[in-house]
Amino acid sequence: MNMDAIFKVLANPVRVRILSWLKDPGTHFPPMIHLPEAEQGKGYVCVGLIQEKAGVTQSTVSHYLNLMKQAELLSCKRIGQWTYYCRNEATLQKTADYIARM
Amino acid sequence: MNMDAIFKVLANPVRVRILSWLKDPGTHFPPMIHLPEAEQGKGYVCVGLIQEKAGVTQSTVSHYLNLMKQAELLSCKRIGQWTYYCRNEATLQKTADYIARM
DNA sequence: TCTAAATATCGCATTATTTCGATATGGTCA
DNA sequence: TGACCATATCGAAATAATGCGATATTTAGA
Repeated sequence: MNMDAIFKVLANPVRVRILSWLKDPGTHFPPMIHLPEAEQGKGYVCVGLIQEKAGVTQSTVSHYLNLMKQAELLSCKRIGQWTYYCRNEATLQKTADYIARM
Repeated sequence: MNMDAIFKVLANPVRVRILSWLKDPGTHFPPMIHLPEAEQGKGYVCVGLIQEKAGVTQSTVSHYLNLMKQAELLSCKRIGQWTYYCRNEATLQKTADYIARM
């Protein structure tokens, strides 16, 4: 758990919004029609839809998602041409605990 | 509650360490001998001692403490020539809750 | 009122982050 | 294979954060 990297991710409001959208993809994104049945309902969202909603360029959102993955705030899975990201709830919970105890 | 400002504070490891020292000043700082009896045990620590331990210049630590106060992560009280800072536990708790729910 | 101590503020150089456009990579399907 | 789509990576310019030294402010005490 690299708390330094985690807090650096959170220091950017667009990244925080992405995290919060991924908390409940159903209300923030259309259905992931290319995602196989077995992966539905796990909170995965593809990069393109996140980019659209975030209002930044494709390269920027890709960079953000990578930072969030390095910090283990997100996990990802590549399926076909798409990369799907979802929250890593364990890291978020540990981060909350860290702040409460810190 | 300006979460953006709070996360920006936390994005710096020296500031995070200051916050954690102030969680338990007794084990990290000598007694505050100039602090009146009525304020003892409330977790107040003066700027000079925080500076020494943080290993940055006086102007830098003053700047940091001000950022943390603006973000309501710290409160302060001026007594004589000294400014004493202590944690604002309410903000820290709300921040932890925010991350857990976000 | 002068001096000294503690802290705050200012100005600035350095370094890091942000964010883009361009390009590369990897996967799909005709 | 070749064209195309989604995503990743690269390189660079703009902006923001870091952190210092110098200086100002505030308070205490002689």
